[in-house]
Amino acid sequence: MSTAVPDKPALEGLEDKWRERWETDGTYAFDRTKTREQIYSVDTPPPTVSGHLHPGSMWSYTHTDFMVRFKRMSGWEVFYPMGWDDNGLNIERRTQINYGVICDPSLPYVENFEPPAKAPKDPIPVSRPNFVELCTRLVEDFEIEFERLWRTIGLSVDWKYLYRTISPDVTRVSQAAFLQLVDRGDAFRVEAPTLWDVDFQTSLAQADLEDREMAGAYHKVMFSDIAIETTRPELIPACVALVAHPDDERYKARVGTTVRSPLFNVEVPVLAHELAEPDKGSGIAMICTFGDQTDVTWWRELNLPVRPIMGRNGRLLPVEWDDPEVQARYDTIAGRNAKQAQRLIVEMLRESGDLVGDPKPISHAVKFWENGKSPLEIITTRQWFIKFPSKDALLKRTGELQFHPEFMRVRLENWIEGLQGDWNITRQRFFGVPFPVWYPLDADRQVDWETPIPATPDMLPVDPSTVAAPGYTEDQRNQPGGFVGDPDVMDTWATSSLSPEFVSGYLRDDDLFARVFPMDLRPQGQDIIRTWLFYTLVRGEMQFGGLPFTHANISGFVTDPDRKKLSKSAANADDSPFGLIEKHGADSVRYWASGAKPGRDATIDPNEFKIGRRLAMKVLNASRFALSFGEADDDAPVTEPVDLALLQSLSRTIEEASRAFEAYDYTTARAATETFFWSFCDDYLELVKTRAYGEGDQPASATASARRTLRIALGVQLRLLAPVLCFVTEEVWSWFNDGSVHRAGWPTTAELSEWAGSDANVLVQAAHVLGAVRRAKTEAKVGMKTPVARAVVRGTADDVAATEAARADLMAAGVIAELDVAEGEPS
RNA sequence: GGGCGUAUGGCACAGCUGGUUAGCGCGCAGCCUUCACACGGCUGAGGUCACAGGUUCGAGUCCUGUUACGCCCACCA
Repeated sequence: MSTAVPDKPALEGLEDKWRERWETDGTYAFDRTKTREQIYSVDTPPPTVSGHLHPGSMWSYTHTDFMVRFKRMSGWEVFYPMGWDDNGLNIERRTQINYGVICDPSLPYVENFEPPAKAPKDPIPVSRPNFVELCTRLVEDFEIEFERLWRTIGLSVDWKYLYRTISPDVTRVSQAAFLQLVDRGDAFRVEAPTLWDVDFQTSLAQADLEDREMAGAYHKVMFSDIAIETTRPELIPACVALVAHPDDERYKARVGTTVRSPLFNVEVPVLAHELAEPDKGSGIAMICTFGDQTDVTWWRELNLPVRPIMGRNGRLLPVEWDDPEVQARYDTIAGRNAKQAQRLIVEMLRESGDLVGDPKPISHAVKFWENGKSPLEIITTRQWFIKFPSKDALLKRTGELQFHPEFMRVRLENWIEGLQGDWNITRQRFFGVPFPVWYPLDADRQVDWETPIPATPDMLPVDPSTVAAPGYTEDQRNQPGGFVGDPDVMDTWATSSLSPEFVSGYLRDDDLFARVFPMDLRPQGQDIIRTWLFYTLVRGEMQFGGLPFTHANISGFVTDPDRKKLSKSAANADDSPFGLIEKHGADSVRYWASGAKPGRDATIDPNEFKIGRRLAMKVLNASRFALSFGEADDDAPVTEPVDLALLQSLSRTIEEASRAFEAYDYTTARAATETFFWSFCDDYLELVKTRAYGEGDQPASATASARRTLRIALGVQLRLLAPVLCFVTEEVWSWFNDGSVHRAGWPTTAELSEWAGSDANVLVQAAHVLGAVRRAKTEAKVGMKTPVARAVVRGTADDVAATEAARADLMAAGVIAELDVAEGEPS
């Protein structure tokens, strides 16, 4: 055992040193010869590479690292990979903003295209391959930064297992799983009303939506003699029916008759449906194709025709009308966006007298894409859908999953219960996993959408826009009797929902897969319960009929000191992850992160960083001190009551910290260890330092007992703190141990069983007496080293016994000449 | 509209299945000073546990209701 304790230990430089050592030593390398029951596997969230990471990400990823380090030390072989989610709408959005470009697939590829240094105001149209190149360049820059941050904060990832969701391997798995679903009929392509973002010109899924409270207005409009109220009068030309509740006496007689729409003079039926709410507006609604989700329901259930007017770009389509007067009216709104069209229609309604009174301003929730800037439209398009398993099946799986904290479960349940329809996985975008299918063209070059040609397994991964369909040659592309490739890409979640499968080697490495799947832990943010967590359960259910992991650890979010939720853009330089680490140190930042239990929110609190740093410093100094008394004899018996009491108390701390960690409560585990550590420094070290020095007339055995106890206690405490303060504990560990503290065993009470049953009260009482002596000195305004001629202790028989047991240590620590101990009332 | 979470000294939090004077840290006040640590040590002063009822011998801890903040879900014409 080598002891190499520095004279002036410092935190500076320590983190870089150990980061490099861990890398060269392969400290966190995954040993894949271990079997499933020896392995603890983590389905790490691949962060979306669409911007800088913010402190909240660092915070929650660190939580996972706490658990991972605990499990690793507890004897599990930990499979802890990292990944980047580098496809998806957010990345395209960021690419458009960063480089000032927009993708126009009709353009030809430009060799060596270089975007201007400063993004121009009007985006530059670029070809699809150019656009994808820019997306790739963007994510590569961010990925370098991401990896650097994870290494800097000390995540104990095995970087050999790094994956990217656009990599060929992942693309292959994603495409293969998709084709399996197609085979089984669980993925299908249909033409249906779809949620549509008019700016990004893509369809979306239910999970991509968010509500925004918007100003709007009820417009009371006459359909023949019936008044309806609508917030979207511009959709009157798309009206296909009116609908009232079947029990509504006001309209009962009218059901089955027809009315004529104002301005456009279209005859539409009056119908009845349960979903019409009598107390909303005038109690009768116009059904348009399509104004909102309810329209879709009515349209489907009442078998109504489609009268589409909304174009994919959010502008009204040209429509042909029989009546030239109507045509003239419509032509004034054709080509306009919804807002402009509304203004024009309202004017016309006012002129024609079909508008009753003035519009009534209201505030109502409108659906948006969560990153979009215009309200969503519902447009009929042809899309690939995945058929969800039944809600019952999904709720059953949810019930089997262990949530940390438990109350997050209900969020997933709520979401499942509110599901509508199937999962649209098609995006009319460019940077993503392509659908591995083609469609035949007939002699007139008409696409036969109904009989897609799937890729054969050996073709995967494949891009149907550059590779010919099986059985065809490239020169048949777009030719009569030839083929076309599927033009769309998959929803990014359609790929990342398979993360537990592809990190585990599904369809790639059967041996690995057998060792790590199903996984143990899914850590993730609460904001992606409805997406990542939900979709992953869906895929696990469809692919394997079971859970892809057993535990879900859901983190809260980080607010800035003003209690506002942090956003990527709002973070200022000082509060950037790197800024925080540079300022306070990685261990301090980790300490801060350890202060919030799973699922709980936290604030960026400079105070917490400070405390973390103080603790790290204290670990350095106290350890140096504890090791400074000379070599300890590993066989020296622990004999002194104060030493035995310390080990007893330490044993309880091990129990408490272990129990907390097992329950995914790293916060309580750290707090228990921290409390013990400070009393170790303040009381125990003070009590035994004289004895440990070998000063005074103590027997050699008493000195040996102290020295040995110090080393035992230090070794245990370093290991208890290692998951949180991974750098400083490693440094101190190296002073008197070989190997990494992170590969040392998690401390157990069994290690201390030799001294089990000791009286911990001795130390409690000694600290109590020492406190009283200190108080007296403080009140006398003298230093702590001032000698005390005589100290009097009165208490119960137990107190007396405990005090006597610590007598020599107390007298030394308090510099007490005479210690009078007896039973009696404390004064 | 339905649901979840949180409300404890100036700040940030702990208080498990209810049990003597409600804990910790920061901040604050006072003291100590270099023989581990000034990126320090010691001591101390701070709380009617959001509000109103109830159960109980006894409630911060259980029940009911209310309020505030945060969040999730909802077919929001």
